[in-house]
Amino acid sequence: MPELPEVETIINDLKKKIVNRKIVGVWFDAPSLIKKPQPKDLRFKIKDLRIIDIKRRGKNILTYLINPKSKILNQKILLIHQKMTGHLLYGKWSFGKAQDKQKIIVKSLTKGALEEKVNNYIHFILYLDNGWQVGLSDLRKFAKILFGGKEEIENLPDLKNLGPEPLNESFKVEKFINLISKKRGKIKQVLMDQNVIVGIGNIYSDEILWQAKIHPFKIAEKLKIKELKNIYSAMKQILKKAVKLRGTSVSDFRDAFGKSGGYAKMLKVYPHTKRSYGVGGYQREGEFCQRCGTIIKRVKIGGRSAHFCPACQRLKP
DNA sequence: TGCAGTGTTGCTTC
DNA sequence: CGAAGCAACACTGC
Repeated sequence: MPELPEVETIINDLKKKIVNRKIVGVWFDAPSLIKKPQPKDLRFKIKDLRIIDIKRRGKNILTYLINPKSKILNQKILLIHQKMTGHLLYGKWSFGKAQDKQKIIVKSLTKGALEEKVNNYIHFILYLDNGWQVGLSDLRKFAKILFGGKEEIENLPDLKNLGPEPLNESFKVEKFINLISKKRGKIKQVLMDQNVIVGIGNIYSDEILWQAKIHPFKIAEKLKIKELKNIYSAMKQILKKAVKLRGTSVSDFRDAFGKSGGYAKMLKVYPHTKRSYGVGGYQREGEFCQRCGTIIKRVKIGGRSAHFCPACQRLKP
């Protein structure tokens, strides 16, 4: 699910709600999501800590915590990676009877109106001292949760090996060219490699390459300076716009309040319409390029689907 | 009905 | 070495 714009949307929403809140309890029913510490220890380690900040690093959500009773500033980090179908929600859940196990979001925030909605995929809940909760919904249970001291978490390869942030002001075109022109892989895979540059996944790599008119199979180190510049500006433009529109909702992406993102209608090659998209067996293939009318192609690359216009994005000149 | 396909990542295999 | 395959898991459309 979430690439940079979606994660950015979630943390911005949550920041307004949970900073300065104290955690009064933790619940989970899928211990395999918790990689650190031992799942059984998480509850007592995290209880009574106060949330002081929430940040994004790549696609990772970092919640900074302190023990308000401790004299020394001993910061902790709760790291959540939502992977494919995970998303954090701010709400209130109550449990159905033991035999049906349904989880219900009691109230939608936006209108203040009561809205009950069953969510069977909440697997982790942080209980806050204002009566609200942060829940992790994750159909496929791929999400990753890590908790530990600030230094400890920051030094894990999960964070330490990450590439630069594409939207940082300091990430100039020269740096981008320097970085990408050394890589020998196919450009789509290079853009999606979090250890090269963070935040870009299957949706935005397709969109960036379409806009830049670059074939996804082109080898990164063989790209001309002009082509790299085009990719760089498409990347900045698309990611910024997607953040502004609160991400892309295909299938089930929602912001922290359960609302859809607005970038889906901007997609040029990645599947998004009812016709081209469903959870199973879907493709943009069969739709037309909005620039030239050619039929969009879908091809396999490293186990993922790449969508592109074979006329606008040529492999050979 | 079974299988291919889905926003991610990391490990194994060749 | 790098690239490809597959696994984690649940679900759906064809």
